[in-house]
Amino acid sequence: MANIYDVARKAQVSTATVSKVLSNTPYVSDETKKKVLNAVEDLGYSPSLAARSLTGNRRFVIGLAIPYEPNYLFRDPFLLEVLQGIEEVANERDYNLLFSTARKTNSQGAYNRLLNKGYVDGVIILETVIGVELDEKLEESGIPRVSVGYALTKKDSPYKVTPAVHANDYDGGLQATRHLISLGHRRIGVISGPANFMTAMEERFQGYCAALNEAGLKPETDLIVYGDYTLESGYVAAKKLLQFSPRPTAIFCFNDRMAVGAMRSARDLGLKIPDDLSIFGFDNVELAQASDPPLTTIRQPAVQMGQAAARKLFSLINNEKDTYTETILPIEVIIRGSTGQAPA
Amino acid sequence: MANIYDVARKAQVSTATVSKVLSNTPYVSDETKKKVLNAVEDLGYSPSLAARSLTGNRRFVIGLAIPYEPNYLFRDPFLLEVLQGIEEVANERDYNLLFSTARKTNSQGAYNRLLNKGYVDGVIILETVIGVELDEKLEESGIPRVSVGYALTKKDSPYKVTPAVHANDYDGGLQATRHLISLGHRRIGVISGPANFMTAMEERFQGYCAALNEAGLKPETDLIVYGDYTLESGYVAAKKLLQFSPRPTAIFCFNDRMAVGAMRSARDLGLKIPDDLSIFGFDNVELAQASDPPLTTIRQPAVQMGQAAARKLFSLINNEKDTYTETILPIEVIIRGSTGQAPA
DNA sequence: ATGATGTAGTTAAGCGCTTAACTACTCTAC
DNA sequence: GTAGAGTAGTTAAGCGCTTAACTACATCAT
Repeated sequence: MANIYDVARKAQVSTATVSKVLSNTPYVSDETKKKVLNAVEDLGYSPSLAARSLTGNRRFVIGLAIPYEPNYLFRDPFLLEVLQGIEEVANERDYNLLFSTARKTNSQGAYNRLLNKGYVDGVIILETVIGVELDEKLEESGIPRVSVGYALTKKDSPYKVTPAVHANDYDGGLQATRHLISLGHRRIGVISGPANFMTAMEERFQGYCAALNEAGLKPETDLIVYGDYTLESGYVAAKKLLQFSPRPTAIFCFNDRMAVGAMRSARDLGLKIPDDLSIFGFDNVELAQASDPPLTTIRQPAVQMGQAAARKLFSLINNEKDTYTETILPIEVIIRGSTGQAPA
Repeated sequence: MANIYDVARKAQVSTATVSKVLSNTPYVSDETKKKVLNAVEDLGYSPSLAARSLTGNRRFVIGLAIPYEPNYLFRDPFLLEVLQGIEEVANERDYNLLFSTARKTNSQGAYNRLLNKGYVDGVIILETVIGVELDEKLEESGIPRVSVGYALTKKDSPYKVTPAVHANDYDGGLQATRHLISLGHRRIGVISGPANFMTAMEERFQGYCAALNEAGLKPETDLIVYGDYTLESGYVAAKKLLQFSPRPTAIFCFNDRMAVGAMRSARDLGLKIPDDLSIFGFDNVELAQASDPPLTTIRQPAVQMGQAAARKLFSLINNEKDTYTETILPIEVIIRGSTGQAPA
């Protein structure tokens, strides 16, 4: 591998000049620039990341903290679209993405690398419970970070609020529930994700409650059940909901995978969708259009969320002013065939 | 951040000794070892990756070359499970994963980083067309690499064969087609992935042909159409297939997403599955169980493939003998509701 | 003519580690 | 008693870059 000395020799300049050309520092003549660039081209030179990191203050790597159990993550199409958005922006800026999944068996190793200054220039946290702890540590180390999800820092923490990017989950919950109510539904079950810190779930739930209130309805605890985002858990949760009598006439699931599970549950019980039961999802993943009937759902702009998070992180890294610490992206209601008029 | 000098000072030894302790080099007394380890603990020291890479010969990073168009990749659940397997093994060994998606607009930048010696210790190539070129470059640079898929190196190339890991696609094609034939199907359409170098597609197709031959049937070019792995493309491709008369009574799709698309196509034409038309998928992603009727498919051991690829790469990196350059993992036929007796 | 300013380039230190080469001591074996 | 081997530790060079500090001109207002 050619190094900077080879380039300098070939271009008949000093290594400092090469470095300057490559980093677009001013005060280099066009002629010299050309010489250097030619030498770079000829030698197929590309600077060593290691040396660069060692010297400078940039590492050209941003860390991805994925606290999800790997089983969830790697099967959740929504998260993947977020990743795609992040990747696009990082790629544009010649940054690399470092994966880190915190697994229970090895939560230190993987995360410590993110926390180790000199390893990454910033971190994007894919929201969840474990995130809080990581977030505080990042705050301590002064490593810029952005959370895709809600500001994680604990209430009453002395730290500033985490910069965050998320969809308008409250509005999603609100619109979805309003839609169901407008169709005449009065008993609307909810299948939420895990109950703990997941604020997205809370927000959706708040939206749900608000819509009920508008209609003079009250949330009933019996109608709120929990899954773990998987299709199977949706199946089980719906089974539970559909036992109650009077049966709910609609189920609002806080992600599409659980919604599809719920549809199967309904089918097993001989219920027709949407005639006997309406199902509303959340996320609008590919699964949603593929199901039968296609799923009514809330679209989160996943790719854009990833992009926004990455951009925000870069502006933090570059110390640009980032007035908004919280970016909220609009959702979109997508009505398909899984919701319909409430049965009489 | 504490560095190795801080640790050395605190432990009252030289930095060389610290380094030796940390890399488990022999000839360090237990007492010294303890002193060093304590100092490391106290200071929360963890070595700088950059410095390590610069000096030593290990980078603790393996590159992931993902030549897929990001739209495909980030929505392909199968590939993601492979990633999960890779991640597990890498994590065990304290390695980091570096993402690189070669996008058309920027195929150099991202890939050059993988090719740049001193950047990664090895590369896992997620099979596809563009892979061939990359593969040869890696061969030239002497960077160990493993392909998840088929040996990519061009025929007649002077290079050795690429170490590869893949499922037994031939057997998958064979078993699937045999199953359909045993149900009485004689006109069996195929929706394949893109036609070019994708050897997995070729292998599946060969298996398909072999099964036809066994039954005294011949592949008909009319019955072979191509999609691009997406649901939509499966929809379009099936529409094309179902125009022919006599209509095929079964369609074998080379991935599940296209199979689900095909199912929707059939539904739109008023065909009942499996009564009027049988659909066979490939991969067994979550979508397959979620569809209605659930999809008969071939399971590829995706996670295990990822693990196997990562292990193989590590054994190459460590110069362990790796007798098998090709690892073939068994597939499994999963019969669900989308296939049935051929109509009379 | 003089100093201030702007432009173009160089020199050399240093980032934090690893490792070859070295010192120094203690055993062992003959 | 001494060469040789084994053990425990140190010294210092060097990996490939960036950047502060510097030199050397050219330009220009005073």
